[in-house]
Amino acid sequence: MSFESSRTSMFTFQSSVHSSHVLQCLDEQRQKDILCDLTVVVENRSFRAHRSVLASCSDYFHARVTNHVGHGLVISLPSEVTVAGFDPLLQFAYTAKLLFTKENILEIRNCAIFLGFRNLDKACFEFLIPKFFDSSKSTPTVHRKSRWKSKCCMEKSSVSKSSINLDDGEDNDNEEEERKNNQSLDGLQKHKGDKASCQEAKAQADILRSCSLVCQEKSKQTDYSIPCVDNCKTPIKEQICPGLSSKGSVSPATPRASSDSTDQAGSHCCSSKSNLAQVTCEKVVMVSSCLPCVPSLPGNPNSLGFMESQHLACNQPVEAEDVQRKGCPVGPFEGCRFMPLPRLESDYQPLCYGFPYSLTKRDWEGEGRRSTVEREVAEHLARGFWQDLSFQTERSAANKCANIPCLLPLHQDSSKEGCPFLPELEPGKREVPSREALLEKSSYSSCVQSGEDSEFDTEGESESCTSERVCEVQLPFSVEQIAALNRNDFQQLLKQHPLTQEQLDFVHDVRRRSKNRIAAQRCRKRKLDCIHNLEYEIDKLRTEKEKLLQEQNLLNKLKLKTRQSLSDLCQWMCSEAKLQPDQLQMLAKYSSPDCPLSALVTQRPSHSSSPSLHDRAQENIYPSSACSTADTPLTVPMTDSRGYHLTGETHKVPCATLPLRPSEATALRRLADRPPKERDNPSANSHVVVDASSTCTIDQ
DNA sequence: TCTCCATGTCATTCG
DNA sequence: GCCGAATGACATGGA
Repeated sequence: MSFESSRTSMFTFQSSVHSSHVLQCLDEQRQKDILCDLTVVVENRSFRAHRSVLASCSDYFHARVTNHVGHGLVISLPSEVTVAGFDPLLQFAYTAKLLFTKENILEIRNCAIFLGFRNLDKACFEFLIPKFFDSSKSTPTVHRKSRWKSKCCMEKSSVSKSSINLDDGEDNDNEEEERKNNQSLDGLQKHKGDKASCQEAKAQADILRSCSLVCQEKSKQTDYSIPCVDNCKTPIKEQICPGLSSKGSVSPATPRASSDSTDQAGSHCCSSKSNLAQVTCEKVVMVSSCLPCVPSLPGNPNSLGFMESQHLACNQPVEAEDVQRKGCPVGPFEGCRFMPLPRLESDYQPLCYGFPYSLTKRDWEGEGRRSTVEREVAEHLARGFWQDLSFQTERSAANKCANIPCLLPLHQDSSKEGCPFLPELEPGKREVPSREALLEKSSYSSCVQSGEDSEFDTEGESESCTSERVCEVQLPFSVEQIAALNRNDFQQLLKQHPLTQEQLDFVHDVRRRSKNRIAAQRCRKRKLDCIHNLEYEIDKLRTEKEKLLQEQNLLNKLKLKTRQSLSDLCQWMCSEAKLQPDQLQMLAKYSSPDCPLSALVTQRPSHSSSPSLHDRAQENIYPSSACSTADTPLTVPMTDSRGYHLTGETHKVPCATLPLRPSEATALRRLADRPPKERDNPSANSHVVVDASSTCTIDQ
C-alpha cells in the first residue's frame, strides 16, 4: 500500500478504511458462510469461521490450523470452552469488539485464556473482573500469557500430544480425535510443570521447536487485524491508528459499517428488552484497534464519550489533543477501549459510519455521566494508555478537546519515545506536515454540526452525514493550538495558515467556546470557593457573637452589682452627712435618672432600713472582678450602732474603684469639700477622695 | 415524574 | 473595535 523512494519525494498513502473494511467483509462472509474453511464445535454447536482470522487472534487456533492443509477442518473445543464464552470471542475476532456482561465475563475470560486470545487479557479482564465482582471475593488472576501460548511458545520444555497431531498436516475430521487433542491440550495446561509432562516434552523437543517457531513467526507478523501483545511495537498503523498515515498525516475519517456487528452483538447479548435494561450498566463493549488515537484521559473518565451531541458527526475526528500531548499511546492495553452500551434498546441505533468506533448517539453524548463501573473502566484504560507517559491533565482540558470535533495532525508533539504507530518516522523528525501536505495527503476533516439539531435523532439521520447538518472543516493545526495559544500566537498561527472564512469561523468558534468553557469552570470554582469562605466566615462570626454575648451578660451583671454598691455607698454617705432635702435635690440634679443618687431625693436614708456599707462589705457584695486588691482598699469609717463614726477606726473594704458618672463624681467632690462644720457629723475628719478617673475612693 | 446537580454554551458586560 | 475574562441565564442529561 505504500511505496518508498527517495526521502524527499516519498509519499505514503495509508488507508484508514482498508483494515476495517477487510475485517467487515470477513465478518460478512462468515455470517454468510462464504469462504469459511473452519468449523469450530463448542458444546455441540458449530461456528463457521475463517481459519486465518482465528489464527490471527488466537494462539490456540494458530497452532491448530497453521499446518493444516485443505478445507473442512473441524475443531472441537474442549469443555472448558463454552458457547457463552466463545461466541463473544468470535465476535471480537471479526469486529474487534467484545461484548460481555457481568454474567459471562468470567466465561469469556476463561475461554480467552484458554484459546490465547490476544489483546484481551490485561486490557479487559484484569481490571474489569475485580470491578464487576466484589473485591472480597477471590477473583481469579488473569494470566497475561495464554495457557496455550505459554505452553507452546514459552514453555519449550513441554509439548502436547496434540502438537504432534497438528504437525501431521492431515485433515482431522474425526471429532473423537479432535477431542483427544483437546484433552491433550487441556491436560497440558492443567498439568503445567508436571514432571512427567516435562520429560515427555523434552523427548519431543523437535516438535515443540516447530511450534515455537510458528509462534515466533506469528509474532513477527504485523498484518493482523488485531495487534498482538508481543508485537505491539510494530503494529499495522492502519489498523491501530487508521486515521494516521505516515509522516504524521492523517487519513480521512474511516467509513466503517460496523453497525451490524454492534447491533448484532448487542442483540446477541441482550435477547430481550427487559434483559437489556437489567444489564446495561454492566454491559461493556470493548473495541480494539484504532483506539489509541482517541484515548481517554486520566482523570477524565468521562471523556469516553468525548463528543457532545452538537459535535457528533459522521467523520468523527481523532482526539488530537491527546495524541499531540502524549504521542501515540502505546500501552499494555494495546488500544483497547471500553464503551458502555446504550441503556435502552431504543438506543441501539444505526451507528455513525466513518468513525472507527461504533458508538451510538448515547455513547457519545454520555460525556460526564457514566456509571461508576464505566468511569472506573475508563480511568483504568486511560491510565493504562498513559501511565508510561505520566500524563496528567485536568478534566477541563480533556473536555476541551473532547468537545472539539476536529481532526488534527497527529503526533505533532508525539512522545519522545519511539512511536510504534509512526514506524517510518524517526524520532525528532515527526514534524507537523505542511498544510499542503496535510490537505493533499489526508483530510483533517472535522465534522461540525452546523445547526442546532446536531443529534442523531433518528436512525436515518444517524446513518447519514448530510451536508445540510454537517459542515466539514479542514484545519492544518490542532484544536489544542486553537484553544491554548495566546492571542498573539493564535493570530500568528492564523497568518501562517490562510484559512477560508468557514475555517476561520470554525476556529474562532472553537476558540471562543473553549475559552468560555474554561472560564465557566473557573467561575464556578470561584463561586464555590466564595461560598465556602462565606460559610467559614459565618461560623466564625457566630462563634464570636456568642462569645461577645456571654461577655455582655457578665458585664451587665457586674454593672448591676456595681450600681447597687454605689447606691449603698451614696446612701451611707448621705446619711452620714445628714444632707438636707435641698442638698439631696442638688445632688440629684447632677445625677442621671438611673443614678443611685436620684433615689435619695425621694428616699430618706435610713440606718435601719438599709444595711450599712460595712455590712454590705462584710457580706462581700462587691464582685471580686470589680474589687481592688489590698493595694487600693476602700477605707470606710467605722460607725457605732447609732451611726456615729468611731474616731480613728477604719475598715478597709476590698473595693476601691467604683465607676461614677462625671456628675456623680462632682457631687461627691462637693460633698467631700464641705467643711466639717457644715456637716452635723462628729467624724469631720473623714473625707472622700475622688480621682480624675471618676472612681471614688473613700479615705480617711 | 420531579428535583438536584454538573456541565456546556450563549449573551452580555467590563477592562 | 477586538479580545479575554467574568458571569448570569439557559439547556441538557444523569442520579
